[in-house]
Amino acid sequence: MARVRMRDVAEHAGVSVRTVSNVVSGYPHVSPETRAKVQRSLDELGYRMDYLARGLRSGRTGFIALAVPFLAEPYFAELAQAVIRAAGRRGITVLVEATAGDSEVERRILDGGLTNVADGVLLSALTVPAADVGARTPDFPLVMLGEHSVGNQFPRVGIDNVAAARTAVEHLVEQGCRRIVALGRNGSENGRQRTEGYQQAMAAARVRRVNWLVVPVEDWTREQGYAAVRELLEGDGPLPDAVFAFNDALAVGALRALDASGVRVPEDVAVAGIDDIQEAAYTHPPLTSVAPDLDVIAERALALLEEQTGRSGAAREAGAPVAAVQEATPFRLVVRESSRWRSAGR
Amino acid sequence: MARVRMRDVAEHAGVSVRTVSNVVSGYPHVSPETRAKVQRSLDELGYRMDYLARGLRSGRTGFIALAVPFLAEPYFAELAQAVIRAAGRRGITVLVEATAGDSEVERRILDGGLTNVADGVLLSALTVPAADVGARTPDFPLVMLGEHSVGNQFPRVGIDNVAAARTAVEHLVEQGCRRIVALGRNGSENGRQRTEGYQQAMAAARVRRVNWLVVPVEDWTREQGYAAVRELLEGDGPLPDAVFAFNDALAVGALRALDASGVRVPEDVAVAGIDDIQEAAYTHPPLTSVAPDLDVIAERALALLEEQTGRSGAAREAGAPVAAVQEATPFRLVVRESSRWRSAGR
DNA sequence: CTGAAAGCGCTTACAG
DNA sequence: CTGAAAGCGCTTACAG
Repeated sequence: MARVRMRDVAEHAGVSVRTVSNVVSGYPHVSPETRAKVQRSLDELGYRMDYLARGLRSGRTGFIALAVPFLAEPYFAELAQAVIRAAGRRGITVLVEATAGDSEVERRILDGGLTNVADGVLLSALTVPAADVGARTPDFPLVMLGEHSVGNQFPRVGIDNVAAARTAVEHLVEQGCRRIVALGRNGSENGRQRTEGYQQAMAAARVRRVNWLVVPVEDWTREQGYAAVRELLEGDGPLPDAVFAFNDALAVGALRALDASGVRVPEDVAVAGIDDIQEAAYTHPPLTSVAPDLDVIAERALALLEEQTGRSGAAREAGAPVAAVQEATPFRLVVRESSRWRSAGR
Repeated sequence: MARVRMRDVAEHAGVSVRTVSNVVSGYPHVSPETRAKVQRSLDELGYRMDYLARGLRSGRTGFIALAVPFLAEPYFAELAQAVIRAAGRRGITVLVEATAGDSEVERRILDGGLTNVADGVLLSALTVPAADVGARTPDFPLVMLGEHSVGNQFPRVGIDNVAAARTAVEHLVEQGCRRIVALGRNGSENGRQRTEGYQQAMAAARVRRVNWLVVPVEDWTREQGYAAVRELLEGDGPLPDAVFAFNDALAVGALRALDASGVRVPEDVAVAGIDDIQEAAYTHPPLTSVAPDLDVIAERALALLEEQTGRSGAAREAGAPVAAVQEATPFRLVVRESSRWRSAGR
């Protein structure tokens, strides 16, 4: 049984392919009788659109590409799920690419590597340095997601990292913690911003400098969170009052390291993270975290993409630059047991 | 700057598009000089293949589709990551779809909904009942992944669920556990198979029937694992010796419920799961689990897909059915602290 | 409101 | 080893 094309449907219904196309695409100006007749043939023959052909001809494929560093990292998996869900509501299919945080791959994407196959690109970049991108402006719809801003020439949606970090640290300070370890500083923009938020909160609380502790970490994974905290505990300094991890994966690793060393959480050391991944509600003890609203991020990102798609090529070539909106989405602090310092056990 | 087509490259290099196509696609019979000349033009003009056009013409798109129920479930996220990695090695791009475990969506995929956009489909089905599919054979390359077999007419790759469950339970029995709760039975094929493995191990160990406990659960999530174990603990029966969860998400929920009720793991109750998700090494205590080799699953699935793609349409229409290989991939038991029953605390 | 026809950017027999 | 040309299945001005 060969594939059913529009031409077959047209013959079957006794109309031209133009009319079939009109019916399929929902073009309004088709007489009701014709529409019904065509629809019957469509159903009877089991017509299925060839999206490739449509994409080739119309220039729109109905796909968007989503590139994240690692799909197996809970935060990115949950983000991808949110994007797929939001895209589904708009009849858009998502093509997922895993960049492995490789700046070469990320640059290739910024250079338009996914362009002809996707109407737009959502990139959650991890590493590509702003300098590499220079003043280049993409000639295709692109929205950066959260993690990394790569300068400000691209539209971007995500939480305000400085504010999110500040919120977490303010909470720990309110619990009475002073000696607070910031876990996760690395070379990334995001790392800088979360460090900045930590510093703002510490300064605002007038915490003495000797209690400011920034522990660098290469990747924000459970493994490295574990390793960094193990090392910290092996040192001869006093225990910190709290660990503020730059994401929940690090916090999970930190919890495991504290547990393995017999340090009690939250009685001895409080812990808080960022992301509020699903796992956070099931750690021991349950983890306090700053929760971004992934559905809002996904919705806004798709809306910004559509705005760009809407602009005619002419308008863009005429030099009207896309306003590189930097959109901050809402977040909230989810307080769980891991941060109830000294209130639980004493 | 308009898009660079093969035609532009051909003009620039002074050859026909045929020759450009030959060079781009790596066709071997091109003279070295011509190849070099074309390559120079390719680089100079910054040519990028239009995959849509190629797909339309050649019938092969270079995409495969991967459909999983929920991308945010760790197991599926890790599986997707493995598939993307394996596909990347073959120059194949993966289109990820989330079915939400909706049998309607799964059936649509089995009916070929993703066909014209992907050269092959990898489906990790959750719910679609075998009866719905009937004796139908897909007219496109399809491989089922792990979870659900939907009869045996489709090739399938994944671990032997019966054996995996039996292995986990045998391990718990070896620790001295007798009263072992099987957590997760539901209507799925997978659920039946893991129940079967549990029963085989219990029977082989001659555990008295009164100690066989099967707790049904709708979805294999942390939430439902937590709820089911809370309920179990509120009953007036004696504590079980162990909980064998049908996947790690359930086990994570179980651990949290036991912890919340003050039951010690592994001293009072041992726990084991299946999947060995990354989270398993970071639970409290670290979780014993059966680890499938996701890289092997991904590799084998892609190989089976390629085998099917290789068959000419003619051969398939001639009625030579694709052998519906049921391929069992290796797994191993990863023993961690959660199953060291009574050895730790006494 | 509908038809006939061009063309999106490729690949691939068919010649030579 | 390379060229000229047809055609994959659609959409969309252009007519009428």
